[in-house]
Amino acid sequence: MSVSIKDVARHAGVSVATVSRTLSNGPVSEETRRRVEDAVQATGYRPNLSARRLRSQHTQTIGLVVSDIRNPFFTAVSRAVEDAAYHAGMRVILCNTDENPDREELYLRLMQEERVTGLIFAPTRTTCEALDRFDLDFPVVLIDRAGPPGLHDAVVLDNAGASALLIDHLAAQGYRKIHGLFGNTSTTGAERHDGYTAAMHRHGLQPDAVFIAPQAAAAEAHIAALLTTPDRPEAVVVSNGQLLLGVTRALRAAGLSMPGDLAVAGFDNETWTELVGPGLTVIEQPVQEIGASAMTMLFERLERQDLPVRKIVLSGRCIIRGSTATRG
Amino acid sequence: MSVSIKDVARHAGVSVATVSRTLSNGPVSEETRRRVEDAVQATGYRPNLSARRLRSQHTQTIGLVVSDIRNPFFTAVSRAVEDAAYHAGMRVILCNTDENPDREELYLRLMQEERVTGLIFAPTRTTCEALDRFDLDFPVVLIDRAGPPGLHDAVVLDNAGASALLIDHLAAQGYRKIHGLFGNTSTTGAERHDGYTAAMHRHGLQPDAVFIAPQAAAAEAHIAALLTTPDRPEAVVVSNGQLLLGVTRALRAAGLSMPGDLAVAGFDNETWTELVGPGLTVIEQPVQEIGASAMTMLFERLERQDLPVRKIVLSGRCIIRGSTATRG
DNA sequence: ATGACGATTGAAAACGTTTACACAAAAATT
DNA sequence: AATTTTTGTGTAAACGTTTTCAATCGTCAT
Repeated sequence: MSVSIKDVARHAGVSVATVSRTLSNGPVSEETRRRVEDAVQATGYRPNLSARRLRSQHTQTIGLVVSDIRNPFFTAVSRAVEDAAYHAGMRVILCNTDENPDREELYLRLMQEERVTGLIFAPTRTTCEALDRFDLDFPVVLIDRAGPPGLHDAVVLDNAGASALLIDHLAAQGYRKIHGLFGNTSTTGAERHDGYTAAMHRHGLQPDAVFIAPQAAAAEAHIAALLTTPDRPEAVVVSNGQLLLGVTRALRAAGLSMPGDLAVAGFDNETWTELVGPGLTVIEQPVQEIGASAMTMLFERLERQDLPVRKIVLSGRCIIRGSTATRG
Repeated sequence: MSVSIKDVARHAGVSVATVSRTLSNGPVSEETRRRVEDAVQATGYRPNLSARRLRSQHTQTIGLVVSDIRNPFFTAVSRAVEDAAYHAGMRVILCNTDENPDREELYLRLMQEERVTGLIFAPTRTTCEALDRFDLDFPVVLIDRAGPPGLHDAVVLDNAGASALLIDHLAAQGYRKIHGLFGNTSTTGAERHDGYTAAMHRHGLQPDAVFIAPQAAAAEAHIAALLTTPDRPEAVVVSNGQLLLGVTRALRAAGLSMPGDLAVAGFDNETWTELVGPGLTVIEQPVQEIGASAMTMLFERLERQDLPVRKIVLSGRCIIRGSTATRG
């Protein structure tokens, strides 16, 4: 079987306590420290983290529950979270919920069983509202989607503001009929929709938006249909990368071009948005910072349970590209 | 503090052993089973996985060590691995090495301390060769990059074969001067290079390849320089998605088009490859299957330690798009 | 009635750590 | 020199489970 701290102790001729102390930089004489370190080398000892966690009651583990790691937004956030975690000597347990409340519940329970130190969570609307039902005994930081205010720490984008940036830009470029396409499963879509509506009104324009499933295929079908209508919009704004993908595909399939046939702008500065057609005008989310802030927020909460509930709102950056060039 | 099995036992008026048996579907009377289940409900008990793992000596944990989760290839593979793992009641520990051997070593040690049940690993060339130095006491399945044959189970792409598909296609389209660009950190790049060279020879063509760091910027710089040389190649083949990205950027920056100025083909069917210019001809890797196979392979190995070492070689699919249209 | 047997149960010993406590020896203070 | 303090160490008790072992209680065949 695996070599334990006892074997090291025997090999070094000291007690297990001394070995433990040596490993945790406790008070030991220079002499024994060397003896123990030699013994560790000789035996190839590796501490057993399960035992350590059990005894110390510190799991040094943080949970990360997102909808789908394949979504580039969450990929980037995860990477930031993991970097911060490993840097702080913690592990990460990652779970994909696919926006399915049942799986969210399942994984929340798992987090309890793992006795995670803290949780970073991007919940669906459903679970978000019922989050206190679970009375979790570790702090939670919500990302991307915030729940009812004042209940949990959160790091989110200024969604309404970002939408406004896009509308302002489109309006300045001379577009009037701007269609909106928003995801219907998260609070994010709703907020971006609200920002869109407000900005449209501010410019004296008539909002015209729909909510659809946040998948490329849905957007593609929707846009394909839209393009055949008598008075098609001049521009379209969409609320995430998947929808943006659908729109791009629809235009391509129809052999139409941006911005001539339809101007396009949306959320998520994915790799490809700079490469397709004249380049897509998008909101770049500070993905790395979202992950990092969530972690520091979590750590601060762990240090001081009594901190007031905070919500960090980060701004998106509008990257202007050819897909919204002046209507000509 | 957290509620333990003792509390449940007290609440149900039975011994802890009985509670444990109830939870693991052991032999208990219908009567006590109900009593225990009620007690679990009432107390809100959740088993402590650290304790369970320590006592049972089964961590139900698999390690997944890849270079960077942000690489879409690994994102997809990870998702497949995680699905399989959670389906089998196991959790996953994910680590990003950034192709850095020091971090690989660090994480391999971590895996030992976690006492993982098994490991799925995409190693750099360096670590790959020195893998037995670590004498890990759990089975390892290599993915993407195979080590020296016969030492570890592995799931890889038929890299040489896939390269050949690309060259055959380009040759058939009339291209003669086909430049090759390959990543220099993994065995994958080397294998794809070998396939390229062999295929070129088979067609009576002169190979002309270089190895570079597998980052977009490197490829972009290289291609930018290449484009100014007196006799520039007619086509270029590159060994992964990052390089493909660099090539695309370089052409775009120079205002050149595919395939007119340069035909392009490469590995990894990332989202954007269908959308840029006339579409990029690429090798699609069976990403989902790579992850899934790795897991079943690992499970089979766990059941039978004495199984012969196996290497699953999957074929890539060549997706032909406009970037390699007939030279004309 | 007797013994054997199956079904349930509890007591207690692990699993590999950390840590409270006690204690000796050495060093520092009076 | 007598005391206090510091320093280093070992013993043993946790942490929350699972699992071995033995014990109890019916039931059933003899």
